Amino acid sequence: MPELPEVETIVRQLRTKVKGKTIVSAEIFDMGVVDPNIKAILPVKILDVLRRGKSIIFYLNDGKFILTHLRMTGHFYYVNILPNEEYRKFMVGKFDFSDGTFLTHNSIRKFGSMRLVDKDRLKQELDKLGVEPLGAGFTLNRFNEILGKKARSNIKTVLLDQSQIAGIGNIYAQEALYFAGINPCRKAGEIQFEEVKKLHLEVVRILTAAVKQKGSTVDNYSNIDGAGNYQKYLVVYNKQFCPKKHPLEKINLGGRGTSFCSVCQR
DNA sequence: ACCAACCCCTGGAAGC
DNA sequence: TGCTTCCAGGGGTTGG
Repeated sequence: MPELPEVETIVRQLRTKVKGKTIVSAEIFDMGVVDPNIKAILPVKILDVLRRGKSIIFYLNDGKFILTHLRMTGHFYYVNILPNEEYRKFMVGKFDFSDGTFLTHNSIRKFGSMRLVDKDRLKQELDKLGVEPLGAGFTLNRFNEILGKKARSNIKTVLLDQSQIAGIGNIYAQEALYFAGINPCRKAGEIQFEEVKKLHLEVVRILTAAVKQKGSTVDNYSNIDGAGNYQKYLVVYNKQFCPKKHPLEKINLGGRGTSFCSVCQR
């Protein structure tokens, strides 16, 4: 499932592949995922591709934007032939460029979205998102303020709250909490300042390292050019034992599976 | 105002 | 073996 490092990787690849290209035609196979209004504005040129949180934003030359979210199973493929039946099966949209290449959006669970929005709507949507964890705004003080504001929620749910911090998903939240030695069930307000410091550091360190490795490939995530490498460094997500060989606990927190080590995380 | 629960969807694993 | 049930999860929505 693409989180910040995976989405950042995809955006960088999209920028090298489709920036400056003109979409001349499109086929939409699932209107629940891909906004059919996109067809009405063609041909349109992609001026740039940017990321905000886990969202991908295509900047178009007509002043509009395609606001995209891949959710868990969304993929982009940039190709010049349609590979096979299995590939077509989950294709929700296909965008043809003037040079004969095309971009497809494939999604097994069809939870994602590509919506055509104007400038005001884009701003309105992006304003709902919290601070970028790899941006200059994510200072220790800012993080501490967020935890104070969400004092009664458990710490893991706060890390996943996109309106507070935009980009952390279930994998990296669990990893950061392990490395910071913090039990995911603890209330945000009860975390001591020294621990907040540690967690802040780990969030930034892990996300930065994961971006460098082009994200993690677990289940069916892949970036445009293939798999990421950060899964090699994951220590609790989907694991049975922590690095110190303690058996991990598996609980449900905020509707999400959560693995943690009751020995290493207090 | 805030938080928990539910829902969308499908494949794969687990259970009977 | 083959069916049914359950689980995975981001975020929007609903209900308490």
